Amino acid sequence: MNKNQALLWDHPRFRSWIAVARACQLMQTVLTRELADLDIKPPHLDILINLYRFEGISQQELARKLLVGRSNMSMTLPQMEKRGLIERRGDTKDKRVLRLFLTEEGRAVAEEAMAIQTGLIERTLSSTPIEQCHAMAESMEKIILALHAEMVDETEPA
Amino acid sequence: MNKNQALLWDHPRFRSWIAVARACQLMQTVLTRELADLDIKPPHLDILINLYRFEGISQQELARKLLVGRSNMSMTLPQMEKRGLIERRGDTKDKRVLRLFLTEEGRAVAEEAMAIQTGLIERTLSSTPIEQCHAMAESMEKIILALHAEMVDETEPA
DNA sequence: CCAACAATGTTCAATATTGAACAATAAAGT
DNA sequence: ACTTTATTGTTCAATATTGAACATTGTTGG
Repeated sequence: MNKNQALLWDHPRFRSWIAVARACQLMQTVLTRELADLDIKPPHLDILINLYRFEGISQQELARKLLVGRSNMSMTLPQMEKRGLIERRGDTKDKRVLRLFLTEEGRAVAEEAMAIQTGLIERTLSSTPIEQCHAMAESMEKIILALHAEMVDETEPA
Repeated sequence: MNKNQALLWDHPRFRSWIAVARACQLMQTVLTRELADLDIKPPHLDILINLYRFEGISQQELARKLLVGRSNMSMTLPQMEKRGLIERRGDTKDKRVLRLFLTEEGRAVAEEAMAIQTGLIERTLSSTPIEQCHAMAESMEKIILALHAEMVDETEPA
């Protein structure tokens, strides 16, 4: 059954993607360590970045942006609220939705954490020329579109 | 405090990496769905692939390759053994290590799962030319090296 | 207006992942 | 030989993540 094995490792796109996945996983690991000083983890940073950028976003929208379930937000956000990083205010028009905001401290932590992440990325991508970075990003955008197409395929195969 | 925000989103490498991370996360999500038919998840596939390629590997080595803790393997592998996908045999020379092998069924499941993953990757990367894939992989390898350097930096700052 | 449906957030049980402490075995230093 | 140190795997408690079931609120169609 070496036929299959040969088929697998010969696929250049497969090998390429494995490298991408590996780099992502490593980046996550290292980022986790560097964020430990601020006592937050990558998921928290993702939330902080989104609240920094999209003030007053709802839990639902945030979950969609982060590609996680609503229940995840229901578990995580109250913790961050208790830690004084964020604030949740009920929408006046729609009593179902909770709108999310950074506190003063949350904004400060967000800025420190973003500086750490940016620094890490700058350091580790420094050997990759800017044009290559742009080409990569362009490819990734196409891949993201293709994956979204896959997702609706799965949901509605009719 | 928009200065920091501008600094952040102006960094082209930062934006590029965000796209990479997002694509990876989406790929993981879609792969999880497609593997559901075989009743396995991406972590199991990673294990199967490595046992397929490196027969008789130890738990320690496997954990290192997968970038997870040893305890993770101690929790996951017995499950897969009970499901009849893998087998663990004690090393005769060194009584501490357990060597890992695929069973017949494990090999079959591995091949099906790899076919699914390869298909997904082929489909979603089809719009990216082979040369660009190779260039990407090359960049990722450099990034992986840089990240390994970061990790030892953290561990031994002396 | 009212009934059916949709959207938002919460809860809960199941599963995953991690790091620290531990037991058994091996290797090294004396 | 023997004490110390390192390596391998396990256990356990803490934390994260998910999907399904649910309650509340909003929207739509009669």
